[in-house]
Amino acid sequence: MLDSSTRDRKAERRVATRAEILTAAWAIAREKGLSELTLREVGARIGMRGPSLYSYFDSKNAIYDAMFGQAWAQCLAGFDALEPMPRSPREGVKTLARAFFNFAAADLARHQLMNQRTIPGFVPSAEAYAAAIEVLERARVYLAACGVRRDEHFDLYTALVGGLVDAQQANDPGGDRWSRLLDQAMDMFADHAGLPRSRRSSP
Amino acid sequence: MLDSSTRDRKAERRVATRAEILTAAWAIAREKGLSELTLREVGARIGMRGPSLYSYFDSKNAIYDAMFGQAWAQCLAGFDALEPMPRSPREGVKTLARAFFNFAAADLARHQLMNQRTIPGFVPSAEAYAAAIEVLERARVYLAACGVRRDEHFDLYTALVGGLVDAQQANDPGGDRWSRLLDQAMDMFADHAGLPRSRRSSP
DNA sequence: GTCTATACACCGATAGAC
DNA sequence: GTCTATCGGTGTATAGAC
Repeated sequence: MLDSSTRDRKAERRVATRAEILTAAWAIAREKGLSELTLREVGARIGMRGPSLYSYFDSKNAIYDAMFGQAWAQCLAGFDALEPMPRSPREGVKTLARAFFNFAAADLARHQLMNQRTIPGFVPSAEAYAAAIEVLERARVYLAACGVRRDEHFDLYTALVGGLVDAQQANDPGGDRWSRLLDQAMDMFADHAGLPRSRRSSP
Repeated sequence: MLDSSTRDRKAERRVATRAEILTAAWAIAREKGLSELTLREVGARIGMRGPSLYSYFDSKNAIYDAMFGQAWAQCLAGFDALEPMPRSPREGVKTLARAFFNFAAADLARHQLMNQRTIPGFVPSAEAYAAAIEVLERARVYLAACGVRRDEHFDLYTALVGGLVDAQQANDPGGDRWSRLLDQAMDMFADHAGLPRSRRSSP
């Protein structure tokens, strides 16, 4: 039918424009910083005026919200790239930590949006937050398969990995002062959680 | 001499007004959030117009900078309250970590200004940063006295404590989900750093 | 439906009167 | 030293052109 065909093309164009807006927003965030994003500049990059963006997003925070959801969806996709069964429990906690660390380091603006509360009025919506919760649940399951089953140990793990990421980003951006401590930190954690020691580890 | 006496009174009044401005700024930061601070509101609280503040500070970021220096000076003062010699190395790392954690938790706006890069254009000046560096050096000396002497272990310590603070603040503000893990985390670290085990610890 | 033009209220910052 | 006036910037909102 013609009607539905026309409506489809319109809907397709709408989602395409929304994606175009988000792509431009990510580019600005990466170039100038997450908080330097302005509606006028986003519009300028896609050939629009700033207020025109209100046809596609309810507010500037709604754009942040969509970016937040995209970021956690990308993080979730990273899980599918992980080998489902690590060689050993200790390798598993290291693999997961390295994956998180590299994902965060690959895009600092993205990490800032995902893991820090740096945008003044922005609070992620329940829909966008669902992706974040799913990532955490996947991580919990993965670590449980590695033998990390206590909730306290899981919380300690997330704080430890997050602390290393934040320290690296805040105190040595672009360097590796804390990045190179990641394996050592994971061995420390694995020992604490009672995971079996690998053969080549020193006592 | 009259001249010098007059100049002293002026200087005293000037530093008093600067202190008044900073007190009002801290109050706003704690009430509404660090980034909600505006020159107009700071001025209103001390009976001035916004632009008048430029007689005392070069810019809004200069106010943030003075606050940054005050915060780290307060942190440095906290060191003097610490007992100079802990009962044991393991107690030492726990005492220092708890002191840092409580100091951060006592004023979230202050912690945000000190340890996160959340104000868009703000970069601390060298003078203000000196207090932060001195705190870190004091912590390094304190931990060295506890037997933590490797730079890698010190970096791991700061990342671990910072990660617990940030996780607590971001994911469970006002609660204790990560706060109550602090002792356990310090035992984990002490084991890793090779500090002697206390008698009551489990194997 | 899409987009522009315009306007509002607020911000930091500056200039100049008093 | 403090004020008022003003500038260019922002997010946001709405009216109206196409």
